[in-house]
Amino acid sequence: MLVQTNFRIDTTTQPRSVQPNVPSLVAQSRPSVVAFFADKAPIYAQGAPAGPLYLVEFGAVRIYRLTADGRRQISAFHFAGEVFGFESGDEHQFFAESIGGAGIRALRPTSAGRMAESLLPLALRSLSRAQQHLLVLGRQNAREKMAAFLLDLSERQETDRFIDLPMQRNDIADYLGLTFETVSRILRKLKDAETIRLPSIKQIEVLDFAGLRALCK
Amino acid sequence: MLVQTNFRIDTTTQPRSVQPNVPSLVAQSRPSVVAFFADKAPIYAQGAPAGPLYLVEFGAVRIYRLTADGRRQISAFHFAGEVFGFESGDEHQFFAESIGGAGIRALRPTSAGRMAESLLPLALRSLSRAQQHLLVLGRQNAREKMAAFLLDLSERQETDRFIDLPMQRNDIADYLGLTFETVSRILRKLKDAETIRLPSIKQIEVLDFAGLRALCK
DNA sequence: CGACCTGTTGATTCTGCTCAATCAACGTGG
DNA sequence: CCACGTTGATTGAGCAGAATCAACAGGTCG
Repeated sequence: MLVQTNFRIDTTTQPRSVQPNVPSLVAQSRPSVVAFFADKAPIYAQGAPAGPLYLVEFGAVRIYRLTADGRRQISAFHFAGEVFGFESGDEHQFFAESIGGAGIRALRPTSAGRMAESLLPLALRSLSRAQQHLLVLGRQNAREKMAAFLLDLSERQETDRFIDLPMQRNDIADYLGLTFETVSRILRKLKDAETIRLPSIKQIEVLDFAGLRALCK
Repeated sequence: MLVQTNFRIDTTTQPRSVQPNVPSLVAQSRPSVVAFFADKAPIYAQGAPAGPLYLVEFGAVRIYRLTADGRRQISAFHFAGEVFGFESGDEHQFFAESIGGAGIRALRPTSAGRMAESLLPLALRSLSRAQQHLLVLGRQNAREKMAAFLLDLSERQETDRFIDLPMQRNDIADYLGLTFETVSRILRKLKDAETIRLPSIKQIEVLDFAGLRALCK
């Protein structure tokens, strides 16, 4: 469900932390409009030919893979200001879907250009994030995984103690290699320990950052 | 324990599958000798300033991280013909160590050059491998993890049914997010099921590739 | 209002971890 | 050459953490 819009994002409402090199990358790309993807709308699918990169203008995106028997691993979430869609071959290895509605700008290189120089730092950042995630998935227990996840979100959203959770429990579970029941239970325990509060279902208030950090690092 | 040698690798004994772009990357680098790193010798450490990339000429290398309490996650093994050492910042985020002795060539760019164009495909390959590994760590059980690991090794070493295991059980465990006891037990079960044979402690013969593939994909 | 979806909570099961003993391979020194 | 220590691998017993199965609550949207 792809809806083309001519809606241009006001640059003064840009996300808090634009990734480095993103501006120069946009400058080197052909002009493009922001496409709006409704909740759960696919941006690309595994097996589809890979082409442009994508810049999240607003909203959130999940990148995932499925096993043959339907288990899902979300490899990354992307928020406003972040670029995704890197592929090593000419086919997408992943699915990308909007979470709760997202504005996406496709970035297609103007010419051969010096695009690689802008791309490399972004690709390396993605690599670094994936590698950090490996440590979490391979060597942390459920509580530590959740703490790492919350701290990561908190750093990317610079909204102090309050963390937005645009994704649902199931998504968090598939990102952390848990079940949604376990996610729910761990949040409950963190709440009981007064490490966090749960003002609403999609928002978390961190009461004890030190406690969270002690859990995961 | 770094031993500089003037030993030059005969290119006719190059590894079976040289990664694409590696030759052009070497051509763009300053000439360098192959350094030999004895078993367990560090090639670089977490926190050390990041500089050159490294090409494995022979032997194997493990890349890993430690948690505060000493748990280890190996994010990758690298074999002859592969390049490692990508970093997104100016400090290494990982440790790199030789496994059972390895010859390593440092690759330092000659000038600014068009290095990024050669690097990007390699970085993307690393990213793709890390993402595949995320699926294994997050959503596969012990038997499936081992099957995925064996198939991966088998594809990288094109030695038909026989797989070399230069690393020890502990390394495999820390790569797959298991304990070494579990690694040992799973290998035993695969042997009992006549999916593999264990001719020696560092070699595996695959008897049933289809069976392995059915386990992990 | 009712159907559906998402989230929470409880009971039970089971996979893989922990702790522990044993064994094989290897190197060293008497 | 053999006794001894060390390191890595295997195997067993018991346990714990997270998964599974199940019931139910709250919200949303037609």
